[in-house]
Amino acid sequence: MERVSEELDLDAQLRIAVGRLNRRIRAEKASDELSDGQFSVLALLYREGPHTVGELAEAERVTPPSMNRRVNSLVEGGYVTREGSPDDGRKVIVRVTDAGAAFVTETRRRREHWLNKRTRALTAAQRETLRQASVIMKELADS
Amino acid sequence: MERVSEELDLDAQLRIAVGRLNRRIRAEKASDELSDGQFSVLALLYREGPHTVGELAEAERVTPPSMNRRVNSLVEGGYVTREGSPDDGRKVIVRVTDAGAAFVTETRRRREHWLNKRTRALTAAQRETLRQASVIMKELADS
DNA sequence: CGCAGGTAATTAGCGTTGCTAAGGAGTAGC
DNA sequence: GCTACTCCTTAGCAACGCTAATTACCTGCG
Repeated sequence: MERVSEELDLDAQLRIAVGRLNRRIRAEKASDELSDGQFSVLALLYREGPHTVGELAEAERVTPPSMNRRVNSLVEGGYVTREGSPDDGRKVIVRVTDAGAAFVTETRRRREHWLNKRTRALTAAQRETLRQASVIMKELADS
Repeated sequence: MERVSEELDLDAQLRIAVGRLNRRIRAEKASDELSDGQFSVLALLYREGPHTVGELAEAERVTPPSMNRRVNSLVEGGYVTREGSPDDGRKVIVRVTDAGAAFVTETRRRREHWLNKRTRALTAAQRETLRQASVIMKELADS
């Protein structure tokens, strides 16, 4: 692993690191009530307010049927509601319920997660690197 | 996004960034012949030589049955071979074939991948940040 | 008006990949 | 040589993504 950190391997390194860390985060999540994708949708709705199914699909970069399934699960769990759009009957607006909002805040509060614990053990400089990298990675993902 | 990059949110930011980038990388992969996980195993075998199924499972952090399935796919595709261990009949040694090795090098060569293109467009400082972050993220994942 | 064509959501059905549980073959120790 | 353990494999299940097809609705043009 010594000479591997050459310029040319940034690609491979980043890909592997992102893949592993992502899997590890998923494996260590605190609550089993919602999947990663479901919680992601719930958090988005909580953060940015009601959205249509199509908007959610686009935001999460999944197809409408996939998003529809996620929304179904959330509705069944009582985390969100579906309501028809007043001005366009084709559209369906998804809105967080009080229970859903509570779940988001509650989940955040009890996040003595694996990741949290680990990042706390890092140096300030390492955390800063990760923070900057997060911004760059998001830009990469959204570009 | 201004005040969001506070200490407390590193967690959430990193998690989201890793999730999104991981999905995006997977979506944009060049070759459809092998899945991400299958290629990961193939590359490991190419890089580090023959391993048993159990070793591969541990290295990739999946269960033995899951690894067994990956190996099956690779054997069917002619990328690797299965052979009994000479000294322990229970073990099965997985070894890259010439075709498998060629696929790894060929895949690397034709990697004008999405990620590669994007990272090339970054500044040197940004690449350096990502490189350092990759190391830290791997440590996090492996800890 | 009324129908043709487009858009949004949904349903149906498939493939991949992970897991747990259980089975089969081989090894090791008493 | 029998018991217990290890390693791989098979069987069956669940999650989640996708494409294709269906339903409901809107829009515009004859």
